[in-house]
Amino acid sequence: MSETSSPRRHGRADGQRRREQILQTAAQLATVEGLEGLSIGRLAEATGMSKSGLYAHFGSKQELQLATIDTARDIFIDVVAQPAFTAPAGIERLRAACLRFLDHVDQQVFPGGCFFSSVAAEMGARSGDVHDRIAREQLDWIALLEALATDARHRGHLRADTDAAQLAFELNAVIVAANTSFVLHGDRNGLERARQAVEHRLSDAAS
Amino acid sequence: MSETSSPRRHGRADGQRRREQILQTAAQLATVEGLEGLSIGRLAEATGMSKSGLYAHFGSKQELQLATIDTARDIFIDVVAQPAFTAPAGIERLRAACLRFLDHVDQQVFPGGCFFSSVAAEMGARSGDVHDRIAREQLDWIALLEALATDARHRGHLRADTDAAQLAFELNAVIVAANTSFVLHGDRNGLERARQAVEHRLSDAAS
DNA sequence: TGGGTAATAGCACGACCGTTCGTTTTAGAA
DNA sequence: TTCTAAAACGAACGGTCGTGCTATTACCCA
Repeated sequence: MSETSSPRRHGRADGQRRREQILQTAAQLATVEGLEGLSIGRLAEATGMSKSGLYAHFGSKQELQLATIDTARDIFIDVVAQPAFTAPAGIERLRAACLRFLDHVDQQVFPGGCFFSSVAAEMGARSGDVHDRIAREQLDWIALLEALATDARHRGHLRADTDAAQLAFELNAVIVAANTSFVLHGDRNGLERARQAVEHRLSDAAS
Repeated sequence: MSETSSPRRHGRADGQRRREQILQTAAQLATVEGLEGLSIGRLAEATGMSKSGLYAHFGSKQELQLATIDTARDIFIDVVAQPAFTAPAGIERLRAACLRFLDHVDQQVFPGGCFFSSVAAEMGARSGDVHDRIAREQLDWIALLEALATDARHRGHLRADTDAAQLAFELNAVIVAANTSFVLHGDRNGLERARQAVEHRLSDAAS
């Protein structure tokens, strides 16, 4: 809602800008404090606003959480998914998706590593709209990997008997494990192991 | 400290029992609420105690968190690591470690899945004693898998050029991914995919 | 130039947080 | 039976949580 249907909106220096700026900060903070641990007060302090002024942008903490997830999704698409599509269709695009993921961890696009890995672990055993949204995003990401794998198979880059869903599961497993290792221990060994594993798994499935 | 060095016991019906009972509940709850989200009040309610009565067992929240980690570690060793050692040394023991891990997720030994996966994601981007303890436990687990892989290689069950550390990384990756998937979506597909991946990866490395 | 209104701030609320303290209960030692 | 000390409790603390309500600012448009 609140879509910019009319060309000129809101009163003064466009509060939508402010809102997006808040959400950018929220997405960063959530990977460290968690979506639940991220408090209005701390977020207000981080953005230099008052609690109530910030709160008025959302109306409830849950709406803030959901909007933060949307923002994190946009960032993820920008720095991981979209760039992968600059690679040639087929196995190279599948590989690019994995490598871009590892890069976005390496470059610390989020201070606490992959937003969705972090938040999925936090919300996994809970219930409600936030959990459901996270679960759906995670399914979408796996589905993207699987679609890329299927495409690669159709193009003859992978063996015809390749199980695309299984391959997607395993590729996601190693890159997420690298994320966890990087965040927890601060060294890049896991990232290199993941690159190795991706390469090995892809060449294993190649015809 | 407070080791039972002298024969004389504590005051009355041994409060150590109570303490362990509290910690069992804490370990369960922490996989759902998180180690930070787990509050003294909620834990007191779950154990049927008063806040202050429970608090007296630990003295600070951090000590409670560290004690909870110790308890979770004991449980993990009991239901995953130790049982794996009933399998014959070598590749079968390595496989057993992975399968026992998947079983303990499947049987919901903890309501929120693997304790350490859950807590590692939460504390990964933080600092302090709790983070350090979690990081060390995670390294110990990977080291165990690597030691089992090395042993399997020495016994000729795996090819001589097998990279044990890389194999341990990849095996851990798929079983942890299965845990995440099971907790987040509640279905067993990921567990089956992980069993498949473990089998495939082991036979791939077998001579 | 003077409303109209979106954006923000100030303030206060009830609830819960971790923590402390003094008191009561209770089991075993004397 | 009395004494002692561990174990648990109840109440309260300062602080922060999410959340409202009211006022004030600052821009856009007429």
